[in-house]
Amino acid sequence: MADTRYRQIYHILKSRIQQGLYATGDFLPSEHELCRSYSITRTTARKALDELLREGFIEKQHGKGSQVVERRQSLGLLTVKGFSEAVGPYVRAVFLERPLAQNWPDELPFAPSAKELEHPCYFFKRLRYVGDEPVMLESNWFSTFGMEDFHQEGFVDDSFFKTLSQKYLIEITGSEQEIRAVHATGEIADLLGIAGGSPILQISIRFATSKPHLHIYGYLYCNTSKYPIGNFYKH
Amino acid sequence: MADTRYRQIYHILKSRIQQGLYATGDFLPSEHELCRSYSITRTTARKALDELLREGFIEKQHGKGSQVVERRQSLGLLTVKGFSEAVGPYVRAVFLERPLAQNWPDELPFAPSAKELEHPCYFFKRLRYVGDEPVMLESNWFSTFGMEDFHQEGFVDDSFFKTLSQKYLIEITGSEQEIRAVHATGEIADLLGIAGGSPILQISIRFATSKPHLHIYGYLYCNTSKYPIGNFYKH
DNA sequence: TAGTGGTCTAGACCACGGT
DNA sequence: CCGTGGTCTAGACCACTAG
Repeated sequence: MADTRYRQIYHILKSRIQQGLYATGDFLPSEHELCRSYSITRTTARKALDELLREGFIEKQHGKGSQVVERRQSLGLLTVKGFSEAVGPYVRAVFLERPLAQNWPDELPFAPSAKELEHPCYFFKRLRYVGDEPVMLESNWFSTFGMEDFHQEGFVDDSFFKTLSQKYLIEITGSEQEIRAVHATGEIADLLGIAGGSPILQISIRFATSKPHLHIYGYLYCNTSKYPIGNFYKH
Repeated sequence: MADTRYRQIYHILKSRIQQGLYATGDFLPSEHELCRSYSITRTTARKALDELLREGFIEKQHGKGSQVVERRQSLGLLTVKGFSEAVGPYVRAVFLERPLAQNWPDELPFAPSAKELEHPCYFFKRLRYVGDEPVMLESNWFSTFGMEDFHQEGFVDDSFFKTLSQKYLIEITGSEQEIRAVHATGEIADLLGIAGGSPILQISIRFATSKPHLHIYGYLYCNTSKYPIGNFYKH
C-alpha cells in the first residue's frame, strides 16, 4: 500500500473513531502529540485532521483540541438516491402492485420520449413504512424497451436502484424533481392512514440512467407530519 | 484590516477572478510565482488557493496549474435555484422586515451553536413574487458574531448569497434541509394570498458557510399550487 | 502558566504534463 | 528537459483555553 503519510494518519484516526476507541465528545491526541507519536511534522498531522474535519468526524477548537462529534449524515432523497438510503434501515417497502408490463398511463410527471413510448412500460407501486406507520406511497414507471429480461421478483435489499445496479448494471446518472404540497385525496389518504385533506408532499421524479433511453418516472406521496424529507448537501 | 496573509492573497485572487481579470479557463499564477510576487512561502500560497478551490472558483491540475472555472452555484438547491430555473427572471423579493439585530427566536429549524447564541442575531423576512403573485415567504436568521459590520441595505441583485459573497467574502459551503407539507396558517396564508388550511411547502434550512461559526437559519413557506419547487441533479 | 490549535518561514524531494 | 502542483521536514511565533 503506497499511500501518503497524512493519508495513513487519517486512516488510523478515522478507524479508531469508527471503532469507538475515540467516542463522541472525546478529544483526539493533540497535533503536537501526533507529531511525536508518528514522527511527522505538524503540516502532515494537520493535513490528516483537515480531512477528518472536512468529512465531519471532528471539530477543532482553538486552545482546546480536536473533538470527535456525532457524524452528520443522510444523503438526500432530493439529491441522488432512493428512499431506503435517505431515511435509513428501519424502513420497509411493501408491494401494492408488483412490477408488470402494461400500457403507459395517460399522465406522467415528465413526458417520456417517443422511443420509450414505442414499447409498453413496467409499473409497480409500493408503500413504505417506518415501523408500523405507512409514510410514503411510491409509483414507478419505466419503458420495457431493452428491459425485456426484467424479472419482477426479488429486489436487492428492498431497493429498486440497488437491483438495477447489481443485477442489470444500470446506474442512476441524474434526476429531475418537482415538489408540491397537496391535499391527500381518498385512496392516498387511506393508504397513508391520514385524514382526507391532510397536507402531504408530492414529489414528481424523472431519473436518468446509464442505459440509453431508459428513464424512471415516478410519483411519491409523503406524509411528512412525523418524518420530514431530509436533505443534506456539502461541497 | 488585520487579516492573515493567506487570507489577503485569497482576497486578491478572488477579486481578480470576480472582476474578470482572470477569466474562465485562464490559469492563475503558479504557486511558486505567487511566492515570489508576494514574498510568501508555498504553505501560504497553497492555503489561499485551497480556499478558492473549496469554494469552487478554481480547479487544480497536477503538472499544469490552477485554472479558473465556471463557478458552480448549486446552493439554494431547492430554494433559489429551483425558483430561478422554474420561473425565470420574473421573481422579485420584497422586504417585510429588513435585516435588524435582535434576540434569537425561541424556535429554529436547527439548533444554533453556543458560540452563535452568545450574540444577538440578524433577522430579515422577505416575500417573493412571480409577477404579481406572492409565492414564497422567507425568514432568515444568523448570528451577529463576527458580522457586526453587516449593513442592512442593498442586497446585490436582490440576493442575500451574492451579497455575502461579494461584500463579505463569505461562501455557502453546505446545506441541510427538511421539507414538510403543512397547512397554511393565518398570517402565512394572508401573505401568500391563499385560503387558510391550504397545503403549502415548509422548508427548514441551515446553511453552512466558509466563515467559522456562521450558519444561516431559515424557514421557507411556498405556495406550490402553480409553481412547484424544481430540482435538478446530474452526476 | 502550560498546552492547544492557527499561521508562517525556508527549505526539500517527488510525480505529473508538455516541449 | 523544465515548470507545475503534491507532499513533507524542522523549525518559529502567535492567540486562545483552562487551571
